[in-house]
Amino acid sequence: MGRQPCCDKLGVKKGPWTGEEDKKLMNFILNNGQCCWRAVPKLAGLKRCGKSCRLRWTNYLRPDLKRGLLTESEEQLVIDLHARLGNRWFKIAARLPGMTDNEIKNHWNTHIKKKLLKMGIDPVTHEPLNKHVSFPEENMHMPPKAGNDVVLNLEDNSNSSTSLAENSYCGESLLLDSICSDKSLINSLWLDETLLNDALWDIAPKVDNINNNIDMGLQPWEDNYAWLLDCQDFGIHDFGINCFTEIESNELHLTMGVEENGHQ
DNA sequence: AAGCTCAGCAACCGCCCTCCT
DNA sequence: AAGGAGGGCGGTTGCTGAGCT
Repeated sequence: MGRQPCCDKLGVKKGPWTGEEDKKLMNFILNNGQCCWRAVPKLAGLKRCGKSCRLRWTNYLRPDLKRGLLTESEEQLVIDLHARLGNRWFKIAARLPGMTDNEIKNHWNTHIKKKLLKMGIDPVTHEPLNKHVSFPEENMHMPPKAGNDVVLNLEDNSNSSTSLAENSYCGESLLLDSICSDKSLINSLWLDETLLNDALWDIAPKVDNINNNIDMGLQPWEDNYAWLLDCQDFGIHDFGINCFTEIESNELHLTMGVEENGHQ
């Protein structure tokens, strides 16, 4: 017997999300947290499939997303991780705070893939397409191919961060430098552990945003929808990551407190 | 100005994995 | 142990806008 569809196909809306739908979904998630996705559309008053809601939330509405193009160093990191992890976009995305797997996947297919092909590198194997091809000097900062030092070192847990630092082909890369200086992040890279995004957010400097928000006289979420949408356009880092997680957890605590009190 | 082509990206589809009964 | 349900992930599609003829 085949599986049931994830949602009732009848009456389920498809296609681009409207602002109204986004608002409903954001309101619901921020007030109730991420619970059973199957139930979300009903509870949030949306004529959407639960899966579609989850996708919309994780790829677009999540307030901790950093939107915009990848920097040179981030792109380099993606190439590196892809050489090691393959098309495991979720795992790659886990190493790039604020990026989604979909975003990285799209960027890979539209930009990086072409870039590598242009440079004579097979984007799948990371091997030269033609072994005799000589690389122009401008591409000398590209990562060694699979099997070369850096990739081997990536597999070698014992060499730890110093290997990467010593073999860094991307000296000007501030991102890599900052990552290399972070032990927990480096360990996760070596050990192929999927870091929870939440853990990554903790790396960012703490900001006392709840208090700041109050001090700044900011309105509750319901009254600040436009402001939050603006954050998506400018990038979360422009505002300080933790303000959102704290707002969210605060909301959750309030909600849970209400529920717990209700159950007592 | 209109039509065509192509790149970029949001969203969907379907398989797979995990958890629960 | 087996099967169902739900969620996660990667591949693919299709829409949109920019650039070109």
